Parts: sequence; C-alpha cells; structure tokens
Amino acid sequence: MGRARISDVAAAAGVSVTTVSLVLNDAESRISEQTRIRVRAAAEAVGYAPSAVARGLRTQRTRIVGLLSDQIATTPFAGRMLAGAQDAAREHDHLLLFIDTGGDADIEADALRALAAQQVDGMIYACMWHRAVDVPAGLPRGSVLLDCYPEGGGFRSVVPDDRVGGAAAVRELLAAGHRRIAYLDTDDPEPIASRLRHEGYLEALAEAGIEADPALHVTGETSAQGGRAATERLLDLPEDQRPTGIFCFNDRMAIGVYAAAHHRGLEIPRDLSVVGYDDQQLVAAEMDPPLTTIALPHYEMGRWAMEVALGVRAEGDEDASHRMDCPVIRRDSVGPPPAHVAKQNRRRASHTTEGPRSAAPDQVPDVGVRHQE
Amino acid sequence: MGRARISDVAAAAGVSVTTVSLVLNDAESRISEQTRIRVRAAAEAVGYAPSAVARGLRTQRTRIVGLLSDQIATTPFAGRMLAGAQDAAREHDHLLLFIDTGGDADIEADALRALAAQQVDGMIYACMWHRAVDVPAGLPRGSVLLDCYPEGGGFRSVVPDDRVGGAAAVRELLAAGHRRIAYLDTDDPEPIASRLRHEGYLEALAEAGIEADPALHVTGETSAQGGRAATERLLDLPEDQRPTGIFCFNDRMAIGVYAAAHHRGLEIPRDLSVVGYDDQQLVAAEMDPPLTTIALPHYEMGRWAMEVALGVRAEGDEDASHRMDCPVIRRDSVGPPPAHVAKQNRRRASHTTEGPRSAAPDQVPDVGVRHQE
DNA sequence: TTGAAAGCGCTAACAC
DNA sequence: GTGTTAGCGCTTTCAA
Repeated sequence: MGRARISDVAAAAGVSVTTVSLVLNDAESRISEQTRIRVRAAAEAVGYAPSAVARGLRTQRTRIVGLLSDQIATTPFAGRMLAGAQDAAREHDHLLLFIDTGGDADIEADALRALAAQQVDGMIYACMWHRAVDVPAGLPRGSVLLDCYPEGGGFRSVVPDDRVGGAAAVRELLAAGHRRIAYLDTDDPEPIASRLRHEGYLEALAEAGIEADPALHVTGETSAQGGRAATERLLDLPEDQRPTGIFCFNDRMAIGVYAAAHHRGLEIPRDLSVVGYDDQQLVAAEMDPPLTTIALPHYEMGRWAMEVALGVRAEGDEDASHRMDCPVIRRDSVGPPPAHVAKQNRRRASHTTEGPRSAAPDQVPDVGVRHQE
Repeated sequence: MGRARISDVAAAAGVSVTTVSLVLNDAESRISEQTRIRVRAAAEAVGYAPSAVARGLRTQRTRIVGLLSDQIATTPFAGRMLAGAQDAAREHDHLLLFIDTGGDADIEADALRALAAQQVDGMIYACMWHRAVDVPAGLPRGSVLLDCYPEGGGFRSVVPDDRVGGAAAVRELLAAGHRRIAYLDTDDPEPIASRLRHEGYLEALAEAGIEADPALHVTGETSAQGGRAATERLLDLPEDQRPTGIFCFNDRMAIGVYAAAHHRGLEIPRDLSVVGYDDQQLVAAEMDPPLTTIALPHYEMGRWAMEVALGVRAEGDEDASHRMDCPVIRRDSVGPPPAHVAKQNRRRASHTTEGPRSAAPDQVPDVGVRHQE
C-alpha cells in the first residue's frame, strides 16, 4: 500500500496539509477542536506516520544523537552505558545511532563523517574504561565524552570518581577495624583509574591517621592470575607486616586474592577482608563469599552524557569533567581483622567487636554457599 | 560557517549540481576526468559532505538499519552481538539505529513506530537469550530475528545450535574417557536452550552407546549457588553412580561445580571433569583451572542477522531458523576419569597421585595459579 | 481559523 | 559531456 503521506491525510480529512501538520504537531491552538478531531481520525484511518527524514530535512533537526565508541561493545560494562544513554534518549524522543570503531582511527574518522552527514543533533564519544583521550579532529564541538576526558579540554565529559571510590573502599575496611590495608594495583601504567584509586587509598589512610606502608602497595597483571600472584607476595610478608584487608584494583584481581587466601587455608572474611572494584555483573555477587566492591556508575554516566548532549541538563563548564559517584556495594567479603592481629596491633584500631562484619544495610540475602569454599 | 551544500561545490567548481552529484556518487563515467578532478577538489575545498537526510528523502533509502533489543544491552553477551551487527553494517556503508526496549511492550511499540518513521532500510529484532518470541505486530516483514525465532514463523532468524553444542560438550567428555556424564541443567523452564542442550547430551551419549541415567540429569537455579547445590546432590550419589564428568548449562553453574568439588577435596580435572557453556568473558578463562566450555557465537550471529537484513547474504527460506555453530573452547577442566573409576566402577580408593591433565591442544599458557585452589 | 506556497539538499529523468 | 528542473514529504511564513 505504500506509506501514507501528509497529503493523504489532508485529502481524507478534507483540509489542507498545513492544517494536518499543525494539528499533528500540537502546534498553535488556533485550529478548531472539530477540525482537530477530524484530522486525527483521518491520520489514524490512513495509518499515517510522519516521515522523520522529510521532517529532518525541513527542520534541520533530526532528533538523533550519535554514540561513537572505542570497542565499548565488547566489554561487560558497555551495555549499561548504552542502556543509560539509550533510556535518556528515549525519554526525550531521540534516537541513538551507535557506532563502535574498535579503536581504529580510520574507522573513527569515517564514523565521524557519517554521523555528521546524518546531521545528528548531538554526539557522544565513549570509552571502554576511564582514560584521557586525544579527541579526534572532527568531533563536533558540543559533543560529550563518556568515561573519558579530553586531553586538551574543550569538551564536557563524565567519568567515575575513582579517587573517592578508592577512598570509600578503604574506609569500608577501616570501619571494620583494619589498620594494615594493602592496595592491589594493576601493573598497567595507563589507567588513570589506577592512579586515582591509589590517591583515594592514601587519602583514606591519612584521614584515619595511618601511615601508608609502601610494602602494601603491590601490583600485578589485571586478572585473577595477576591478583593471585600479587597476593602471594603480600602473604609472604612477615606476620606483623601482613595486611588484614586488601583493596583490589578490580574484581578480577579480587578473584585471585580469594584463590591465594584459600591456598593458604585462610578464610574470607575471617582471616582476610577484601574489597574489589567494578561490581562486575555475574561475577562479584557470585563469589564465595559474595564480594564487597565499588560499582562503576556506567548506567548513570550514560544517562548524564545523553542528557548533556541533548541540552536537557545544564552543564555550564565546558572544561571540567563531571565526576560521578561510585557506590559501595556491601556484600560479605569484609569483616573485622583477626583477633590476634587486632591485639598485636596494640588495639589502636577502634573497631566494634560486636558484629562479624561491618554494617551492611543493603546486604543481599545470602544462602551461605557460593562458588568457592 | 554552516554546512556546505552541493550548490556551493557546483559554484566553486564552475559546474552544475548534476555534475557534482554524478562525480561524487561515482555514477556514470560520462563525466570527463578533468571535470571530476575539478569537482573533487572543489568539494574538498569547501568541506562538502552530502546530507544523508536530503539524500534519504530523495532516494527513499536511508542506509540505516534499526536494531531493536529486549534488554540486550544489559547482558555481558550483548556487546558481541552488537559488535557483529555493527561491523557488518559498516562494511556495507550502513548505520545502526539501536533501541533497547527493556522488554516493555509499549516502549517496543513506540520504538517500532520510530524506526518506521526513520524509514530504516531494515530491521533486526534481537533477544538476550535464545528463545521463541511472539513477534510484535508492526515489525516490518523482511526483518530478521537475532538469537530468537518467531513463534509463528514468517521471519528469518538466527540462533545458536544448542543441540549440537550440547552434544559437542558431551563428546568432549566422552573423548576423554568418561562414561558417567551428568547434565547440570537450569531449573528455569523457559530457555529453549536448556531443552536443546539436553537433546544434544542424550544424542552424544546414545552415539557412544551409553544409556542415559536419569539420576544424572539434575537441575538448579542458574547461578553459582544453584550449580553448587545441584552438584552436591550428584556427589552424594553412591560412588558407582556418581558422574566423573559434568556438563553444565552455563559457566555460572560451572563455578558452583568447582566450589562443590573443592568442598569435598576433589580436584578438577583430576577427580572430576567439567564443561560449561557460554564462554563468559572475564570468567571462564579466569577460573582455576580455566574452564573448557562451549562458546555462543554472538558476534557471528550479529553479523549474519545484519547481512541478511541488508540482503547481502541470500537466505531464501523465510521460515527456517539459521542455526549457528557453538565452538568448543578447550581449556583445562577436562581430563580422563580417575583411574579407579575407569578400571572398575565400584572401588573405593584414594585418588591417583599424579593427576595428569588432559591433552589440551590449544591450552593457554598456564602459570598454574588461578582463582581457586 | 485555514490554505498556498516556498523551500530544506539532494538525485535523476530529460534536454541540450 | 553537461545543465535544467521536478520532486522526495514535510514545516512554516504569509496571505486570506
């Protein structure tokens, strides 16, 4: 039957296309109610749906925003960013044109051209993980960066507040009474997140009046294996220098901490407390015991980026990164330090002896068996 | 400065817009080489990029395909589908309009309308996991279904070949010498995948002349906990009925198998072999030992769907689902059954002291430490 | 309160 | 070989 055009509706309603347009766009109220009803009925009858293409050409606004990503699509976190951006777009009647460039500069340039050709109303440049980027030439001004920030400034951007997140992780351990807290860091020099979380770690320690022990800052490959190896080194330390709590760069490394601990017959959190980072779905909650960790606000960052791109969220400062909270997800991998350690530390720690673990208001119901013993 | 239009290029080159259009679209070769060069230079000079909107209106082809998904974006597998679809689209100069409906029927209907209004050249309807769907009214004919198939037929679709995948998993165990093989199934009745993998399991056993023991088909919640609980039941079986190999509905449940095994002091794969399903990224490879599993061909399915939607892959039959191979990912969780079991099925004996690993041709270099002990 | 008509930027049939 | 021109389907100014 072919698409119905506005002229078909006009003919069916016995009015002009102007009237149809006015009615259907709810513009000016100058059209009589009677006519409006007739027009709407006609539109319904002929199954009319306005062509976004024609409208886009006429108005020079497409109600489409482009989302460019460097292999965002292949990480388990990407989905949440996309979902956040997508939801915000939908709420404001916009569509999302998604292009993953796989990090290839040529593809990226082509994608930028294609998006410009589509006359998108806005553009989001997203990264897989928090980092500084050299914004590609051709990224229209007014674009917003997601999970990365522009090396030279000039664009609005949103990133997780890794420093505060790192501090929160460490405070979680401090609150449980730990004094000797290690930071199990990635050995990859690139992630800005690594540096920021470390800053947070130092900050939280300082706040608690604890001097950071360089021996407790260890690094390893960003994987379970890497986490395990680094943990071995930590556990090889003389007993009085050994950490009672470990803050890990991410959940994968925390998996390695669990492994190393079990290997030595240590139980979590009885003998060792651990806090991860990322709240990796289908992983952190399934560990045994479920891992206390810091969540990356991917969904919220996606929303933020879209809202700013759409202009529905005022964000005056073009040059500052918006830092977004990383919430603590309390599960069961943090408890008080072992009693003998607490004593040995001359009871400087002021933890309660009351509960087996720190206050965990939003703790998930726990059947007590998880994937490790 | 505003966008350059085709007339600007024409003026700059001193030719008509027709000529510009012809040259830039590489249409007919009737334009002289000299003119072509002049036009291209002019286009370059004024920074001309044709408006896809205007072109779309004129040609009634947008070179955009819509991808509608039910919360595809929030699973760790979704990214690979998206990446496959996206890559195929890019290779054929198409863009991808992505909408995640979160499974909400109203949003879905709106999305369908929006995509139609955009005059997309094709549409893909994607699911998070392999299932049968009631295709929403309004899904244009010619659309293709991804990771699901239409309840009533009428659309092309691509799904993983879970039956063959299940059989492959079991054959992996059979090849290592196992005879008593359990299927650790999900207790969720919906997934068609569960049924198909079970069929594959039965098929592989039959092929090997083994009669399936109903006691070895156990179910549990689709999680590490569920896998662990179900495994306990399996290990509680009298020794001569106990499985030496377990095929799991998915990797998460396999995590539970590891946990239950360790709880009883069993070592994988020395005392128990296990095969998972999904090849969940950042999980399967990080287990200790790394998990042998069956991969879901998400990327390939995404590509296939896009290629069919674009018509670059002929797929005559509108009513048959295309089943796509699920490759075996060999890692280290499969070995021969314990010697005493192989020799004699009813012998209470201590484990072999050596515990040789199975031949694992493409085994990853293994430092021997993973996240469990 | 309604309608006529001028484009938005492009492609392509047709004319030269 | 190259140019003129008529739309694609819509919004919106201006006139009635």
